[in-house]
Amino acid sequence: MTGTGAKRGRPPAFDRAAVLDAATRLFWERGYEATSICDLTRAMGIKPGSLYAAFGDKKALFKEAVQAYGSSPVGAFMAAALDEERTARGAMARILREAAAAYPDPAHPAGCLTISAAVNVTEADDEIAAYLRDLRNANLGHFTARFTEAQRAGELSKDAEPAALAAYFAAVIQGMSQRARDGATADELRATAALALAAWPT
Amino acid sequence: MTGTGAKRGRPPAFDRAAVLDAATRLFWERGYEATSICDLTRAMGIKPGSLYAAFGDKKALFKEAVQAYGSSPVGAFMAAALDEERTARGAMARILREAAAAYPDPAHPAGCLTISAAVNVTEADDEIAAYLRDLRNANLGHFTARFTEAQRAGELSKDAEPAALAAYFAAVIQGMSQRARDGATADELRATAALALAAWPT
DNA sequence: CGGGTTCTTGAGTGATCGCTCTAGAATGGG
DNA sequence: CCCATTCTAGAGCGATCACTCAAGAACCCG
Repeated sequence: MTGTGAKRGRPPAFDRAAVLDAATRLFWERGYEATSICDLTRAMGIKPGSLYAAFGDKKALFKEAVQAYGSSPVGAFMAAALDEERTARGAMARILREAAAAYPDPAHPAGCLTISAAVNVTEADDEIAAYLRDLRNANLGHFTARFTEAQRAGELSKDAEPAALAAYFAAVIQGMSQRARDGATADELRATAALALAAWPT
Repeated sequence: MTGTGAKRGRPPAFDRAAVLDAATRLFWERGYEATSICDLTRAMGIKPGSLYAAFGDKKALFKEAVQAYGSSPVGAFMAAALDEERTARGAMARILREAAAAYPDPAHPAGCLTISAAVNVTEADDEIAAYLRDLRNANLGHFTARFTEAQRAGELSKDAEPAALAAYFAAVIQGMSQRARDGATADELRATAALALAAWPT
């Protein structure tokens, strides 16, 4: 429309990525509904008007926060492991190991935002709960796909069940996130990860 | 004070246990903060005045609901298994099997109330979140105690780690609850339970 | 039946929710 | 400089939150 991105008018007084990061932390800590616009504006250092002009509404801000989380190390380690590791077992071992280290890390809120930020919502925000549920189920799908591929490639025996294995590891990881939020240490989670991997078919 | 329990005045028009059950269902479905007093009075079939007279306030009602849940089959099966099964492994196998059946049962809200009803709360209700977290950690303690006893009795080898094993199974169970709320079937959860038990020390 | 007691009803409390709007401040283009 | 444009600041919108209270209805005892 305006051709070159010529800037006109008063420039924003805040760094969009920085305030989005602050919002992400808050949603990560408390969850979607338990975090109010007032909480957000206080933590982001901006006023409601600026927030709505920059991000739309609370739901849109949350979805952007989830995207930002997904691009951060803590949010991206599963996809990275699935992509980079040579074997499915290696990928799973790495995911469990990294989850055990990341979930209780005091440098950020405990556990996984995708797992815990929209467990309790009112009917009005069912859409938000569904948004995260779909992400979790998509992740489960990625596990299943990787395991199916491993079976085809001969890494996994013919009588193993990729979907069952994927669901099992998804449950373990979600449980580890919850345990981290309940105060589990990295040591405890490392032990859980090690035991979980024992279920891998001979 | 009044000696015999002679009834005086207008009798209550509702069954206390029945309306508490309705409240429990609602909290189980949506969680603590996402369930409003208005939602509760509608489902319980009573007015705010009656609710407050009978249960105190929202927090007290919730705690009574948690107690009621803990006395129901779905809330009590873990304690029953730990108490009734001869071996620690047998108890854990039964717990996993029964969780797989109970958590996705459409006869009631999915998953475990204790695990999922206070994940997202505002600062004002941190007490409620702590209340459920303590219940979960106490449950982990029961697992640890049972496994330690099993090790003493020779069922579990000397080099097994009761606390690590307990934390692992606690994580799996919490993950199964979450998976049930995400739509996992009883079949999926049964498979998860079977795989989880494979981690039991030789 | 009358008096004492307890419960129900429904309106209403202040606080907070997500969100909006207006007035003014800060910029670039002409 | 002056104006169009875009941002900030802060008051304020209706709705809903948990919760309360006054008035009347329903019971037991005498």
